Amino acid sequence: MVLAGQLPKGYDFAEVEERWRSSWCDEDFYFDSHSKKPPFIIDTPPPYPTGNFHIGNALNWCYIDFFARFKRMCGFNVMFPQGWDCHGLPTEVKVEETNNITKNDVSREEFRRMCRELTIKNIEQMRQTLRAMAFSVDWSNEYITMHPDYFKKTQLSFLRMLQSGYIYQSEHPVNFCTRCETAIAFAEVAYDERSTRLNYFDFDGVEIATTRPELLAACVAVAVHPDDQRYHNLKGKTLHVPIFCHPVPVVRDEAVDPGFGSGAVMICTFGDKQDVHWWKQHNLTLRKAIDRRGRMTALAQKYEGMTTAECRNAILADMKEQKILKRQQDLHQRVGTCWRCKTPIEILSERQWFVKIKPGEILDAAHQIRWYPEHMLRRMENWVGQMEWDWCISRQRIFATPIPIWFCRKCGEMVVPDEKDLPVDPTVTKPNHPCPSCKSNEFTAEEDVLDTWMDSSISVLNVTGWDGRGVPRIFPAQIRPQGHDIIRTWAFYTILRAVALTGHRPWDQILINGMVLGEDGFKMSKSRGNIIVPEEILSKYGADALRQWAAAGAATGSDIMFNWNDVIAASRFQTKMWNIARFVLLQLEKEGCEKNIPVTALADRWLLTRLSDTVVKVTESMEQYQFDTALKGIREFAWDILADNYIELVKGRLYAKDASRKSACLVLHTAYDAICRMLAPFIPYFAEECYTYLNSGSVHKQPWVKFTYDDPQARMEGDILSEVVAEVRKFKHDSGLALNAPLGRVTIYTPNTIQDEGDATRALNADVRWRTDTAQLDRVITDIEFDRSVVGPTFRKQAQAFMKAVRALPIEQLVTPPAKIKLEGINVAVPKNAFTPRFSYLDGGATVDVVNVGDVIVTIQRSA
RNA sequence: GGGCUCGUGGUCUAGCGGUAUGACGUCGCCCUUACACGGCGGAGGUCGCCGGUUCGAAUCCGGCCGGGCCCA
Repeated sequence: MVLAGQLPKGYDFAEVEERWRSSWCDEDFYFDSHSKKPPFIIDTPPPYPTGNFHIGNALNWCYIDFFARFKRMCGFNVMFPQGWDCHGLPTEVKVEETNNITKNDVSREEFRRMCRELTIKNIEQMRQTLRAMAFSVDWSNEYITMHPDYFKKTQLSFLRMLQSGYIYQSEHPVNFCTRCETAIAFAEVAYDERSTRLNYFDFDGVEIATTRPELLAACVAVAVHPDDQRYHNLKGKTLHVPIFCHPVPVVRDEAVDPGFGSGAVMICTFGDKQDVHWWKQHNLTLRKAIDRRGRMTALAQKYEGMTTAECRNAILADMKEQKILKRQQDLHQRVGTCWRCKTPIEILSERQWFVKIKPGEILDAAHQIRWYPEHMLRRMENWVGQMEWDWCISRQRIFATPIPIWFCRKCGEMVVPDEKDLPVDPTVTKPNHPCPSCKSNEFTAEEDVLDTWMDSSISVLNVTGWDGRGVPRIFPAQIRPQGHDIIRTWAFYTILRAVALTGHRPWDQILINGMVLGEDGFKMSKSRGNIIVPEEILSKYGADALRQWAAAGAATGSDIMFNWNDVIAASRFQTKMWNIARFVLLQLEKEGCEKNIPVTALADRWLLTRLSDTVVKVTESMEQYQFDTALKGIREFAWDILADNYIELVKGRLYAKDASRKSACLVLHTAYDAICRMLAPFIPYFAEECYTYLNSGSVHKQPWVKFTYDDPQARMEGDILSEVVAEVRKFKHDSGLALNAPLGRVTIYTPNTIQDEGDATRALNADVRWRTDTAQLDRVITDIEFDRSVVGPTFRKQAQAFMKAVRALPIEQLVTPPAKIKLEGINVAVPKNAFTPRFSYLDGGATVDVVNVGDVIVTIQRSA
């Protein structure tokens, strides 16, 4: 046991954090599947293993850790799993870059091995940061989506949804990234501002405006608005596409904007989503002019093999030369791009695999989930409400979960593996039975792989132990914590999959965190140079300071600007709290602390009421995930109430050998213990360090504070005591006296009989007398304070008139209010506590100063 | 263009029907046996603008201006 006097003067976060990190055990945070405690399962977002755990992740994980630790202390059996969402393009690209190869230079299996290796390396780096930040992760429930034991569940979920009709394959227009050479889902389309040109030319004398002349070969119709007078005569006609000369019909559609361009648009397969719409609506033919690599097809005749950009330039040049192009106009537009590589997407018609979207059942489940903050549910509703196409889940990539399907070469039948054989890679193994339809043994493997969201959208099923047989015992999870940027993706897909596979909502609650903005208020980005990495904060101020920033930097759910000031303020709070700890421990050490004595002194009872209030407030805030309110409440209690008011008030008693010293010691012990427990979820290292000097055992194994103390009289009289002492200190300050200078005689006039055990006397270094009689002083009324929450509801429209009438009353009636007052000629009752006169006092003798503290009058006679 | 969200002292931030919270910065005083990484105090705001509802609006409603996010 270290003696308090030997504690280091300053708090050395680096030493403390390192020491505890190396002594805590992972086992302490394991979920106990045999426990009788109520479960609290967290569906932690599995990050993409980039190798860097960024500050946005840090904010998200801080929230998770705050409530994970809180719930454990409240007696829940908490599961805080950690997953890694491994598959995907960025890793493939990184592997190609670092090895200076393309995916086609090595075998599929070799390429996958390289990706797995890189991923494992990155995961290990990110684990280090997670541990440094003291996140109480359950490492026994870690999952890695690229591992066979995980992706076999992805494949199982695929087969189940195939059986139940949720998954189908068909040829349908899809968003396609020609750089990545793969289909992508709508959720993966980002939008970029670009400037382009609108080109005007004629189709048989009808002027058309388009931004994409390279799609001329894919033109299948011309559309005009049915009410457009200019094109009335075109009804039922056929026009010829310039350069390519193939005939296309004219269709009439309300969706055409007559004010845009020439009011006539060409429909191509496919320029944009609207084209798909029209193509379906009017039953048009399909002309594929662009291939998967973004090159022009044979349909483009002499332009075949060109990229779309080359083709556009070539066609425009030819049009100029042949005097087809009439004019060009600059245009700003937003183009859909691949969210991974920013390449503009093409819409291509492809045979792909799809998941059916049933908006109704997704919305039902979304409404059964409690959203924090509530308004984030609207984002889900909006997204679901405007879904038009099904979710394309097949990808033409390598590093991903294989689609477990073969096709019979003889009869074309789709062949699925037995569930017991999962996981399978159909390109490596064959089905272990012949084709069920024609008994052939010749198969073609499905080479497409699954979208990464197919892996990550079953995270909740994985952690709750789904095995394809019904609903897991601990399903649904209690909470999903995540950022608002992925509501339309991860949250959406997870709800869809949970409903499709179990028929239930995936979680009881969802907690949305905001985005972290740079110090300049903008989204952090390399180009802006405003990126702050967690490691920088960790090395300068430690994990606990960073965690406090996450808690108190903004209200839960709102975007949060990174701010060094908040980190510095957090670290100062730790210094302050450390000094409070040293002081308390020093006092407790002197004569020990007796736990079973009555707390009698007014200041002591007062502090316990304030502690009790704080516990209620902090507990409620934690339950509502309002971490800022909770942490601020603890800080305010520790710093303002305990240190600046209470300790200053009882210092004298603690230094003396007063009989009530023990009462103060017990109160200090109680408050210190409670503060450590309340701080434990927020700043685990600091709380643990402080707690071990007070009690044996880890603070993280203690129950949450349940302390209650009700004593309205102590609260009221203690408020008077602390306020009077504060006001007289201010008086000393204003009079140029040192705060501990002797003051002479202080007389306090208050109707309450206050026994303060001499605390005020010692705190003020004055001869303090409490009196219940009225001060014999000349007084004048300087103001009348109205309680508008009394006056307003009572008088409504007459409130102003009432206040005017009161101001006109003579002094004695202001002191003792009359029962009735005349308003507009009518006598009305004067409500209780409607107003209070504010006095100022004229000192009778030159030696007396007067201080007002609410209704309490304090006279000060400087030399006793 | 639509939906959601925000606009509070120099900066950031809480509050979201009863007259504005805290932090940082700034200025003054104080080295009082836990802490000068501290204490005490001061200055600084017509709570984006304009209307409305109300006895009373930063807070509710409508419009406008400006930022952010998501989406056409």
